[in-house]
Amino acid sequence: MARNEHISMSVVRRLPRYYRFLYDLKENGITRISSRELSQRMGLTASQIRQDLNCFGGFGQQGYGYMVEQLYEEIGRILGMDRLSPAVMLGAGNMGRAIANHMDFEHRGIRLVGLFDDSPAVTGQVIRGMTVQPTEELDAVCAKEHPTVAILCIPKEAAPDIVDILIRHGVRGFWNFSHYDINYHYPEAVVENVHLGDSLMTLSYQLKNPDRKEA
Amino acid sequence: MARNEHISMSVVRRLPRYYRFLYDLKENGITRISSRELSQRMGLTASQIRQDLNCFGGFGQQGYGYMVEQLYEEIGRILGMDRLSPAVMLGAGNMGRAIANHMDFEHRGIRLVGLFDDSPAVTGQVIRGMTVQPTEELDAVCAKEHPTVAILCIPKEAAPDIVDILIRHGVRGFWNFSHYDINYHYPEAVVENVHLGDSLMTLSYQLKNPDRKEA
DNA sequence: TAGATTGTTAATCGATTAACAATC
DNA sequence: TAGATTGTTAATCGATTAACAATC
Repeated sequence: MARNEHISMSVVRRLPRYYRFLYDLKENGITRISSRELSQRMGLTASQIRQDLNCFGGFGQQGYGYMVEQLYEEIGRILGMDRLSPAVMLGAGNMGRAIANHMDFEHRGIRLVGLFDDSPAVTGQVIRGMTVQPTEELDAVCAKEHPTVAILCIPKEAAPDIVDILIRHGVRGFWNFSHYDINYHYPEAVVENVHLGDSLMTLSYQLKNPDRKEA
Repeated sequence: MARNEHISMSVVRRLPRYYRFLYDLKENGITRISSRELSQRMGLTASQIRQDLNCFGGFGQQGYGYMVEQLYEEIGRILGMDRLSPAVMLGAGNMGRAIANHMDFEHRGIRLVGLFDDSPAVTGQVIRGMTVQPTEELDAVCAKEHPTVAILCIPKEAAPDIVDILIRHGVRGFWNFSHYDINYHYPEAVVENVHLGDSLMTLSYQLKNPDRKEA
């Protein structure tokens, strides 16, 4: 029931949040909800919620609201949580290991098929039942598993060569914790940059430049 | 030379990226740059760069461009990188440990003054020269160090109690890796939420819903 | 000076909010 | 039916881009 040709990224970035709130509602035994009630819980306007959902079709019922379970399932499908994309992780240092251990990949649309690292101190370690392999094995694993996603937890300097290999193996999506600008070099790639340092600096800014809102 | 009363978050969120690009330019011995040249490197419009920078004052020189080093310093000052905010980290599990090890806090405006965890398996561990303390010690450390920032790497369930303690001790900024909605309960708090799962789902969406841009 | 590039105003574009008719 | 709430169109708001006069 796709209504709009193009969904704006503003809308897309709100979907995972809807998905989380709906999950919680579901867990709390709430079976239906109005856009107004949901808007209050989420700190949005009811209008925005209705606009957002209507990008994908009419999931609600006039005079009644939305069925929580059904809406949760719909949004999951829209986000593609029902089909897992095979992914390789490059770099199993502090950050890579934390991500690999911490992230609930299977419920985020991802299936990890390989962990790689250059350092002999790290290769051979077992993380979540997977052995970290030396990066030389990347080619072979890609040829076998055909990953479409790569998770980059490597330093900026190591990224260009690795990304080049991955692109040639058909990887199209990058979850990028490195500071290498993938899209500059490969405009066709789909990239989600995670710049934790930027986020922390933004917090610092807000703290040190108090908005005189109530002036 | 603050021009605008209110700087929009759209602008603020671009500042750390400018800061990074300017740092790299500086490192590469480039001393001056025009908005056009910078726009090409960053994938923005020159117009936007000039608009952004002019929120804070005229840092450029007509007919000439911007001095890289000077602009870098200015943006650093705007972001508050020159004054470190004392911060405590709650939760030193996988994610907390990775963040603590990985993040260059001193260059992000933050000074870590304490690491806390509930689990006896974790307390006593030394991370970056700091010993992880049991959470019971939080009160004492807050009273002594007066942190203004907290980094939350704890599960959602543990967050309400911890946040309450922190708020009472005067913590105003939260770098929040948990899924607890701090602003809902404390609208006055400054919060940067890091929802890694949301980011990964957004990547998944983009991968599975290819934009027929060139249709 | 002439050429270049900023600072800044005006125009456009896109996202959010408001309003209300449709309808359950 | 009457009341409630959606789906959707219109109005508003804010952010980005374009244009150009100021000026180095």
